[in-house]
Amino acid sequence: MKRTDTSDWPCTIARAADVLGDHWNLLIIRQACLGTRRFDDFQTALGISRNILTQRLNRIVDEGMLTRVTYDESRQRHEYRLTDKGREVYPILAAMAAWGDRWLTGPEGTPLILHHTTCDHDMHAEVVCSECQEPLHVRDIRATPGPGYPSS
Amino acid sequence: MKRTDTSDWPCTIARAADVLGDHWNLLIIRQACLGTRRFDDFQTALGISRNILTQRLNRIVDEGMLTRVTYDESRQRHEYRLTDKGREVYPILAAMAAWGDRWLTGPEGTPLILHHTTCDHDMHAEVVCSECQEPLHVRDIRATPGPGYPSS
DNA sequence: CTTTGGGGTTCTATATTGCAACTCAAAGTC
DNA sequence: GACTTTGAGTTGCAATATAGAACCCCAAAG
Repeated sequence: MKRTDTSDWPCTIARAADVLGDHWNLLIIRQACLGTRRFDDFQTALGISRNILTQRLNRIVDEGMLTRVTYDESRQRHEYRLTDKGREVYPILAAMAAWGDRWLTGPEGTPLILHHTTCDHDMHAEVVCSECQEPLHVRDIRATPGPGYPSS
Repeated sequence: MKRTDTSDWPCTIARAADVLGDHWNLLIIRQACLGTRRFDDFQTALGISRNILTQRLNRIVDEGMLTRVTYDESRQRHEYRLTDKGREVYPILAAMAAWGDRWLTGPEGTPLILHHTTCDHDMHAEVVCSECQEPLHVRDIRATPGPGYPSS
């Protein structure tokens, strides 16, 4: 059966999950963030099969997170570049990486160290409140319906 | 074919994606963060079919993000409660919600307003550098192999 | 003694995955 | 000029996952 479509639920997590709640989409965007731009490079870096990669890239382009830029007119060759929408997925990935480092690594430690060039420190991502800059915890959050909540 | 297993890739995003890169897992954890604890409540809140819910709950329990707590000995009834590992997924969800609010809502605005009780403000999540507290952007990050990177 | 609630399992028809092999066209190589 | 590469996909097909019902077990309530 077709996967349930949650893209129109009154919850932005559900909406985001519709597109980011996929294994490959997430990894393709991660790869794009690392600078990969071409079909074959994605394919070899991720070991994804070519038809699935085609599907996923099309989906991600449709969603506006990547754009297809032709770099060789005569041969119909194109690159996939991150859009702003795609680039802003990075913080989510960084938060996932931080969580993964904390909960999914063995005693050997992080496989990847992230370095923040602007402050010149090794770092990890932290999710904070936009107002008070304090780290976020579930129990301090209260959710209430907003303007976009369906009235029905 | 079986979904490619990325849980042992030298990349914590890939590892996290293995478990969080699923539609339902994400939504089940979101629901648990909102206080849902019982099978039927998950089922009606998410409209997920029962067998899929069973599978997913078992997986999430196996991963240690939820625990099964018996609340009625005689009838074998249990609740699903977040563990610390599960609770700490929330920041990722919050980051997704913030991204979703920015890129996936129409003119009608957010469906859900989040209120931070500790500072008493409506807020959204922000992902920052653990060292300098500045918002994160892809282009300021450089990744290098760490101690847990496979030597082979 | 039938109903209801909770928590699953089983069955079945579609859908989605993944692999491998194939295409097609331009470019490089001998 | 013929032969191989490279890039970017398609196509075919088998294995697996998904959704939705229907079914099961058991205890307490009516």
